[in-house]
Amino acid sequence: MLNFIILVVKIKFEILTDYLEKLENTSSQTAMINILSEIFQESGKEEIDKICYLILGQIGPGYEDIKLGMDEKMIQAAIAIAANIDKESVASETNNLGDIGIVATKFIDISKNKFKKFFYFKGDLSVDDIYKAFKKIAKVSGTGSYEIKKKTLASMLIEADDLGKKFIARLANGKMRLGVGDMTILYGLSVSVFGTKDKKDELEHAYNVSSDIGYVGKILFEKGIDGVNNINITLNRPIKAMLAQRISDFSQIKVKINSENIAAEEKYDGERIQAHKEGDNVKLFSRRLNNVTKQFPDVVKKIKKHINVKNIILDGEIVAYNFEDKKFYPFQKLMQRKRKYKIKEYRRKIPVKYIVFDVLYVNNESFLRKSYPERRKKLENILESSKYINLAKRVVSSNLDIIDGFFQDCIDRNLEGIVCKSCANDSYYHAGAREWSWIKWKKEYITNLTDTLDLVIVGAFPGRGRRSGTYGALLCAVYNHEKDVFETVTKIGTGFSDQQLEQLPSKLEGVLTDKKPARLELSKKMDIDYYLIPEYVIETLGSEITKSPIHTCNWNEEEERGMALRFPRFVRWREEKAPEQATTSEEILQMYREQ
DNA sequence: TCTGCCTGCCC
DNA sequence: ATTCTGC
DNA sequence: GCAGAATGGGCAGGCAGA
Repeated sequence: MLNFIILVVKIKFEILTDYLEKLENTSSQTAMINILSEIFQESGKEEIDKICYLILGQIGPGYEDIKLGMDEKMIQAAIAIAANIDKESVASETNNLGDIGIVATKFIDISKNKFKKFFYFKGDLSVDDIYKAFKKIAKVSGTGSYEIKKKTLASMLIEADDLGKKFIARLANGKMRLGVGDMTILYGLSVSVFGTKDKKDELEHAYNVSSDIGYVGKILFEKGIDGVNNINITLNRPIKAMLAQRISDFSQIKVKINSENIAAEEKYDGERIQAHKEGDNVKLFSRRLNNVTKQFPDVVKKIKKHINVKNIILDGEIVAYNFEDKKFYPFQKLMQRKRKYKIKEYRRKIPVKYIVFDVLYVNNESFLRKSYPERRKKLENILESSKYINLAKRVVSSNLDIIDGFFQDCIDRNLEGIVCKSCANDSYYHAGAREWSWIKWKKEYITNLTDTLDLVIVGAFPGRGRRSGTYGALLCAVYNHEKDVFETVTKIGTGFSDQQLEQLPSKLEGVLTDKKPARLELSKKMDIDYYLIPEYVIETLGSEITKSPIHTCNWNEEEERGMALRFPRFVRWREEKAPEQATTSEEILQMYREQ
């Protein structure tokens, strides 16, 4: 018998980072795909999976319960020990440069280094070394783990060259900022093996049902496209959820949706849950595919009881529900069930319903490529509606007035809105896709149903990435007429055009101040980078008012809660308004009571 | 043992 | 979650 | 229009340090 020594050539980390640098400096999608294709060819089947994860700033498939437990603050601490300087300098430079990777390269100078490496690498730093070190960071927990994570990262940062430092720090941050997402990777895989983008759809299907891009890459390299096409929906492995598109104007529904008949389902403000039942074994997965079974023993029980099919995959929403008043509880209440401890107690305190709206798999048969009406019909046959588990309520019509009536009714009953679904023959369940066969329509999209708020800018936060050098978000306040003070109600970081963002620093320069303005009421928990004298007013939009532990608007001492805006966004400047003409705390209180 | 900061994950 | 932008 | 990258409120839990 011969003994073969199998030499696995491990790719040097340097080679990967050269490619990453090229990707970062490329904006054309086609050019990026070609670069990715080169990387994949070089990596070969041994390391293709790791390379896919790393390019996306991940260290494994999303559904695996692997968390680094490390973010910007800890990365800064690691840079500080690797560079032998204080954390505060690293933090302030992160704010100035807006990129933790560049900060790492700038500060860490190996010749001046005094930090004794904690972790040694043999020979040239390889992709595998980096991958394993990050896995190690993810794995360690308990007392002293903070130190180990920090030192492991610091060791990597010291070992790598400048480019390496940049991407290691960004990897720890989970944001590579290359302009490459999972779809671009799929195109790259297709080009690397076939020379064309043609096989992307097949790869995407495999990805959407396996939820593991590294696995798809590996199968493609090992077994070819036939192997990829054999990847199918499997019980107990979560598949990517289908998402709904949005529109800005109700009449667009008819234009965008490709069917005469429209099914309008109630849209619930809860948690998207995919349920897998295999005999007596039930598993629940969140929208990001985390296993959340333990949080909802009540739902597991009801699924077992009311679904008389052996093997099945369902899609739906868990909502907190007050069975006495027959009303939905707010989302914030449901979130308290996102827990590891005191599950029994909270199961009583916060009862929930599982509202099912789709079926993806029944007894070894995939339902993904059956039409929505067919799937719904199957669901109606299978599910015996009961108190704790039911079908999503809906109307089906080709008449927009009827759909609108249903929507109004939903709004009156305090639901978020509706989801309109195509009833066409090809209205498949397109896992992972945000498609025009599902369209959401929420109350807040209707301008005259939602009040805009005029808020005073009282603070600012430095931007990251593409927002380097300008502000990333502004702290906004309402005016309390009675006390003549400004109370914070939200930060705003979206809705600005690039041009508006670019102009922010010069626009706000005149109101920058070192001290907290006297009339600003600030919570201890709010850490402001730049104080601004209350002067500028902006028009903003949000979906609702929530109770807030960090904002001081209508602060209640006993509850230790103020009020805040959910889903806030910038609309426009209100130059003509004085800060005292801004929306008042009183008005916010009124809005809170009315919703 | 308690508190506050940080992180991950829901929306 | 929402929003903007280059391709 | 897609795909990617900015950003929000707020919940529980993990860990360090007082």
